[in-house]
Amino acid sequence: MPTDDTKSDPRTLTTVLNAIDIIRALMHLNGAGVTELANHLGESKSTTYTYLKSLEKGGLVRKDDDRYRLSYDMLIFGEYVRNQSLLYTIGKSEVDNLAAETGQYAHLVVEESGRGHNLYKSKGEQAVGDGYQMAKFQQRDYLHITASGKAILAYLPRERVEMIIDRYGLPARTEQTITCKDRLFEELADIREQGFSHNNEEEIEGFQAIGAPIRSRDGTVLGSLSVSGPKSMFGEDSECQRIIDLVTKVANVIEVNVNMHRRSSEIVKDET
Amino acid sequence: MPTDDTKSDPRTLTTVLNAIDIIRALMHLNGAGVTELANHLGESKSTTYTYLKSLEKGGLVRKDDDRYRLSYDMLIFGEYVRNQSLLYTIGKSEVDNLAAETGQYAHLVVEESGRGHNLYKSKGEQAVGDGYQMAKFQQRDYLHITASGKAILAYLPRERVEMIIDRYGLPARTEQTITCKDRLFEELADIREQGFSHNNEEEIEGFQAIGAPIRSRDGTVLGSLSVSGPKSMFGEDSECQRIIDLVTKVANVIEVNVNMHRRSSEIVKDET
DNA sequence: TGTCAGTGTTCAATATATACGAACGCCCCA
DNA sequence: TGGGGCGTTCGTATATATTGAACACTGACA
Repeated sequence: MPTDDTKSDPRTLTTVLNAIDIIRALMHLNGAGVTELANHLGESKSTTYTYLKSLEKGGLVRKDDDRYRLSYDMLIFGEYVRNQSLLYTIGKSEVDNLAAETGQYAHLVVEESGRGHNLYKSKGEQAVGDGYQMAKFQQRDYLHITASGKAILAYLPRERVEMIIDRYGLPARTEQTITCKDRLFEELADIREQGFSHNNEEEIEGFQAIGAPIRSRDGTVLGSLSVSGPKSMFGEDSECQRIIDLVTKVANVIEVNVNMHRRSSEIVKDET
Repeated sequence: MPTDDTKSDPRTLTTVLNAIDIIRALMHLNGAGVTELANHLGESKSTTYTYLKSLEKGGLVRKDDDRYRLSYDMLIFGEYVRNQSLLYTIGKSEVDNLAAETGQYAHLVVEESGRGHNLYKSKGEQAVGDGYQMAKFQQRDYLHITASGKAILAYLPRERVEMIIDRYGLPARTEQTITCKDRLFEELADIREQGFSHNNEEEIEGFQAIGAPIRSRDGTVLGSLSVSGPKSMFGEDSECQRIIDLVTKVANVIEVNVNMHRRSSEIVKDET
């Protein structure tokens, strides 16, 4: 396998990066045969085969009839990571309540490497669509295009925001997406003043959202909460205000509980 | 790094298996520093460091302050695998209903490499404990110790059951766990006759469960459904019978819907 | 304030693992 | 019945991983 530029540092294990490429490709292709995968990655069939067999031996990949697929061990890792997050263990039921009270989708989001990861999503009774609609909300997304993302950006140090923009740019998803850096910084200042963020069809046409940050006692942003639904939901001022109040209230409840939990853990730690 | 026996096949990529070992270790140690991890795995610090940096570059691991941890990308893979499963996408809401109606825990399980994987769990109002209690139910478990596992074993070909027993044995979790092969096969025959399985404190002291298989039209077992709770729940015959009826009914609903969906997908496929 | 024991990180030399094409057997469809 | 697709195996050419020793840094403790 030729050494390519993204893997060029002689002090990284190319074999590990290749294996990860295969894992990601298996996800994007929804499972694949050896030949298909080899062509997709531009590698030889025999090499690809060796990787698949090794990943299978390691338990990350299974061969299901005619295709290699990611195994259920991936689910174990995923659940583990989720349960490691205080925001999730403490916030889950609150997010469910929020979805129930608003009838819409509620999302709990954390930042990692400059992008927003959906830690948990809950669907209210009146939320449009089911499996299909739910899939519209990516598991991971750019921070500038969602209400939850902007709520996080607003409380990150400016230099980190700059770095994130440098890395990913400000790609547009719809006509409304904020693609101008100055515009974004203005909005982040507004968010800090108001205490909540608003997504005005910047991610999906016809969809709006309200987000609020969840911060630790030292001011660091831990994540954010959001409610999203069809723009008609946010049209009437009274209803829109109700959602804003609910989102900020619930975000605050989670924030207080997380900080309480952290404080008590610290006390236990100090005593040992 | 010395070649050890489990990795001895010259045609498997040791680097890939080593990387997977590190991923698993990071989970079991709840994140780790370089030295701690190197000691745990019996490898040199520098080697371990190279792996961690490569995994970080690949996005599977993040360095969080002072420890290396699994990244949120793992959550992406996990959610992807879950959503690939028809049993989950179709069964989720049914499992929620079942948990609501019984007030207990409901689990949706699939088999992979001879073990049961929890595809989805739902917690009813009266279910004892919360985060802690929930954690009692592993993400993956041996098939002979749970109601859902036994429901699956009952409908696997006998030779596969034999292979699974040869591979993992019949380890005991409690006094009640079935550890005798003949005893197990008797019970599997009973399950086939009754159409449901019963876990009598074989996994956790004080906990019982009822399970039922979900099968495809050709008879293959796709997974299983179960409800579990404190033994007092299953003491009264009337209540126990109610749970049996509910579990078998809901398993059947999921079964019918999954098979309907599969049939219509096949038709679409044939038409192309 | 200085020392110590711990950490993560770098490097050059050594040891060993990975990559590939060509060939095989297999199955399905024409 | 043959051809084209697939997954799989193998020998060899070549690129890769492994290691201990050394360094910089941090925080604890005296």
